[in-house]
Amino acid sequence: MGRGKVELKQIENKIRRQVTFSKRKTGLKKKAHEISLLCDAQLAFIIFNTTGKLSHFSSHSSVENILERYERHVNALKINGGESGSQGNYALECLKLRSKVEALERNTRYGCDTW
Amino acid sequence: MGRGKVELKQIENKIRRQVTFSKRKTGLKKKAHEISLLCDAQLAFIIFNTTGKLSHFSSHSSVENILERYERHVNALKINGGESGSQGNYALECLKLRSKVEALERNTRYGCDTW
DNA sequence: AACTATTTATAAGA
DNA sequence: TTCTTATAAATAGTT
Repeated sequence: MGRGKVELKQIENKIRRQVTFSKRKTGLKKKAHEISLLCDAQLAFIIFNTTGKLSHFSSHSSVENILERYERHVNALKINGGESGSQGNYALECLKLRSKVEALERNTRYGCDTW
Repeated sequence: MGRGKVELKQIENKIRRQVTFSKRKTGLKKKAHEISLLCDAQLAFIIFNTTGKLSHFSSHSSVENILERYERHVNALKINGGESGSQGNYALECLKLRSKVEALERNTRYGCDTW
């Protein structure tokens, strides 16, 4: 939409790319908000720009809550064999992961931001 | 857009709500794809409809990878603040631990989308 | 699933 | 960056 038709390829000019990113991110956020409201949907949206800067948006609860719901969903599908609750599996995986992290522990640092 | 202006409130009629959801979800996916391509952005989008059905979309790598990248960001922030994680929530802890492991191991794969 | 009348989003330009 | 405006695009209501 706009003065010209857009070609679907990376915008070379850095300034233009950033401006477009900013505008479209705003549009995306608006659309996300609308669909969640109009259609009673729950959503989370995470986006990293070309420099790694993070923006995120979620409808009702926090992004974390929705990601958690997502993880539960995916996990349930994987288990989907009539096994006991996913809690037990998470607990088990947590044990394994904790030891793994302990073994790998190291410093990691990233930038930050919120929409 | 369309024959009439939309009021930002839940669409009462179930059929209309579902149709609108379907149309807008498609539009959202398209927009998400475009911004990722045009602006070299990496994104993940998760949405549950009114009945709890999950749809998700991600640009480059899998949704999981992007969520992990997200968690890394958030973890970095929390570590800076000295706050400890949530208690007794295995699903969330797993997500965080996985991202931590991911961050430590440095791993990348491609291909995704389950809309 | 298609079709349009309209509303929206937005690419350029200022 | 913020506003404006010409146009492209999305989509609500309809068939």
